[in-house]
Amino acid sequence: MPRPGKSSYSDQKPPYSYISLTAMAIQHSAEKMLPLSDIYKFIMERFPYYREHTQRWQNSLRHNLSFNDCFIKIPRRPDQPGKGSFWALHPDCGDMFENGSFLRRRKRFKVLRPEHHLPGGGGSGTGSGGPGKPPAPTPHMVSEAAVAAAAAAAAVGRLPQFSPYGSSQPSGFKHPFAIENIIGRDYKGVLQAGGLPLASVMHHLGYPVPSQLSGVVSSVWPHVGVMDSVTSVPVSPDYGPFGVPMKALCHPPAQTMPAVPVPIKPAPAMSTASAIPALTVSASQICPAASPAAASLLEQAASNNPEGKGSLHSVLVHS
DNA sequence: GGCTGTTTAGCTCATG
DNA sequence: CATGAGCTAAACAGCC
Repeated sequence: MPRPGKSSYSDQKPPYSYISLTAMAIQHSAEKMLPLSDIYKFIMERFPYYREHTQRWQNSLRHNLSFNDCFIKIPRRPDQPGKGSFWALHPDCGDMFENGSFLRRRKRFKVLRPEHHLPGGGGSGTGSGGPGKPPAPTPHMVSEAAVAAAAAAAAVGRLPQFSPYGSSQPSGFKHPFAIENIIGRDYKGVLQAGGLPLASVMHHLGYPVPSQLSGVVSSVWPHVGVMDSVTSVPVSPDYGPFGVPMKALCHPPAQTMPAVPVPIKPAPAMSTASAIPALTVSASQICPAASPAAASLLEQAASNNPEGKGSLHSVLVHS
């Protein structure tokens, strides 16, 4: 097992799962979504380990993208020719990791679906992805509008993670793997540059981005200052290949914590949700659908997509 | 043809 | 020990 923070990963496998790596790449992008090829590029640029055996890990990565509901596929716009779709993070996926371990998630992120979802039943035997697809839409077979909405929500839905760190949280021990922590500097840059992921995504998809959307988004971006406190940490060559100090990945700088990702464990009995009200905010409360302005956007998007099978709620299901 | 996306399967390992 | 997460391999289909 490589020891994060101890040395460079130039020749060692980084201690991140493919899910983590993919999430990093996506979050690092200005629009919070990337085509597969760019995800490859991002990983290879930052982790020399992945410049070899590309076939192996890229296959695994593709598997993760498809298999894990925390990644959502966003179709390219007609005027953006190219191979493959864009990939974004699901709004609710910020809660997957626990206690600074990005080696292993606390639980698999699974999109809940209101209607009966058949657990892995579907196909049979080999080549199940073929022509004989079952009529029931899978989580991946959602309408373009729903996908767009999910993507847009993905851009803002994770924001509640921001608030606790470095401020209200006594130990600052939760959600250290929050992508924003890992790539905090870039994220901050986006924020400070006035980049609005939601608007960006919507715009990318060709949907109108009304000015109200800025208000919608800014209303849920109140924690930029907090991010500053979290991410303004010294950088040295000894830090992770991602360019972010390992300490910053896991803990607020002021705290005396190990410089390595804390193996999943301790976490006081208090659950994240119970400890931090802000974290209990579900995607429904902050995703575009929660805003009248954004809701109309979604309707508009839906109307642009007559075939739209599945509703937004099939994508964004909140408990 | 190569890339992308989906699915299945088997394995290892950590956790409860 | 059972379960779930993660990794790897492989087969297959669709698209550019």
